[in-house]
Amino acid sequence: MRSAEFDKEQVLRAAMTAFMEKGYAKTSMQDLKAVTGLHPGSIYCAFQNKRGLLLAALEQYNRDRGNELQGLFAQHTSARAGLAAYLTHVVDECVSCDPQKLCLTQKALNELAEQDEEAQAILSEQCAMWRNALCSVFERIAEQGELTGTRSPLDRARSLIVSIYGLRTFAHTHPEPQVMRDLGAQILKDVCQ
Amino acid sequence: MRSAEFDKEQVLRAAMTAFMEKGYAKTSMQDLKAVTGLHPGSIYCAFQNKRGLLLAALEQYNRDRGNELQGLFAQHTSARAGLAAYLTHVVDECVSCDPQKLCLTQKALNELAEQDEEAQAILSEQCAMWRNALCSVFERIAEQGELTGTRSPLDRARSLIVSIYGLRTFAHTHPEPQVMRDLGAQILKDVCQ
DNA sequence: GTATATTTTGAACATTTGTTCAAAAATGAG
DNA sequence: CTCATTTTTGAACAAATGTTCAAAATATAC
Repeated sequence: MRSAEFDKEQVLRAAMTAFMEKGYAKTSMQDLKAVTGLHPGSIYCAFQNKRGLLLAALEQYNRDRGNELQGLFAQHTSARAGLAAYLTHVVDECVSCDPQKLCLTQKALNELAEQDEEAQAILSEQCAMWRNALCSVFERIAEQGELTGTRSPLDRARSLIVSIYGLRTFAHTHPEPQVMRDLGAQILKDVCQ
Repeated sequence: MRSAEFDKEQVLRAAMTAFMEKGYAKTSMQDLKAVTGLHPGSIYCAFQNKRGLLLAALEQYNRDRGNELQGLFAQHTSARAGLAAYLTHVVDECVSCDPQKLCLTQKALNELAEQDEEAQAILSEQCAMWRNALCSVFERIAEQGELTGTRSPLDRARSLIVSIYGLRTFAHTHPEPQVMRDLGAQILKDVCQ
């Protein structure tokens, strides 16, 4: 027997950022070799092929983001304050223009959704998990009496996801940071109304 | 002298759909040859290279979409009714799952924005044109007294763009058509409020 | 310590990639 | 018709692509 030398999470995070910066198609095995420090054979031994590495990276990214979101909301007793902080966080990521702060799920959704059924299934499920998490948040906000209107938490969660996807795409046109912040504030208003 | 044999618009529309379906990186010159009916040399003679063909296709797509939008709004004397029809149209495109009804601007923005400065400049300008067109729409809606609240037409236009970008990305997870329609209806409400 | 099993290494592979080019064809001007 | 110019053709190119493989290295089990 012999166990792998490399740290799988570390390798997947390196691959993640490569895929985020260049997209899946334009990220070459050379890039992946350089970024992960693994030789081609090791990558194929551990992940089958380039696509396997992507799928594994997608799962890792989803885990990381899930933990990040949970940690952020744990810091606030007011669920609505947590949501505000979350939206601010998303806007800050958009404004930073740091390719490492893009969303791999969204990037993959746009690049591969209509091309790769298996990737699409994974991404759809991840999106559903995200929606459920946000749905719980709106349920908590409702319990705390911070919600106007009659929309269901599920509807609100979906609207919020749509808005965040939209924000990230819109950010690629490099609008002024204040514009992005205003958009974020408006989304918060609309979705809690 | 000798003029080109092919119809430039027709070639660009063929290239457009190829780029929309597969993305820029994954669309090969072979694909483009097959779709446009042009031999490699002709493409290079007319558009410099693959990237030149993309940039030309982006411009053509923008012209086509601009005309489409103008035509749609011309059918309605009530600007708000026009906006409702427009949103319904966008949702229908999303629901159809037809790769030919994707938005090339959005696809390119997601794939190339952080990679190709020139493409990004073109796309940012096209996005600004779209924003201005929608801004005019909101001004007309305001004149017709169909707007609640105090938000400026420009802010509303930006929010609408964000929402439409988001809708198109969200659609890749294949939600039920009714969900998409509800999201569209909610966006219309929020943005006119 | 030896044997076994698995990973690592890195060169090599066949394809596919975007691009070029020279010859042939065809257009329009005079 | 003739000339000049430009496009079309399609084979060919070098470079880069994802992948494979056999040998070497090394960790674990006994």
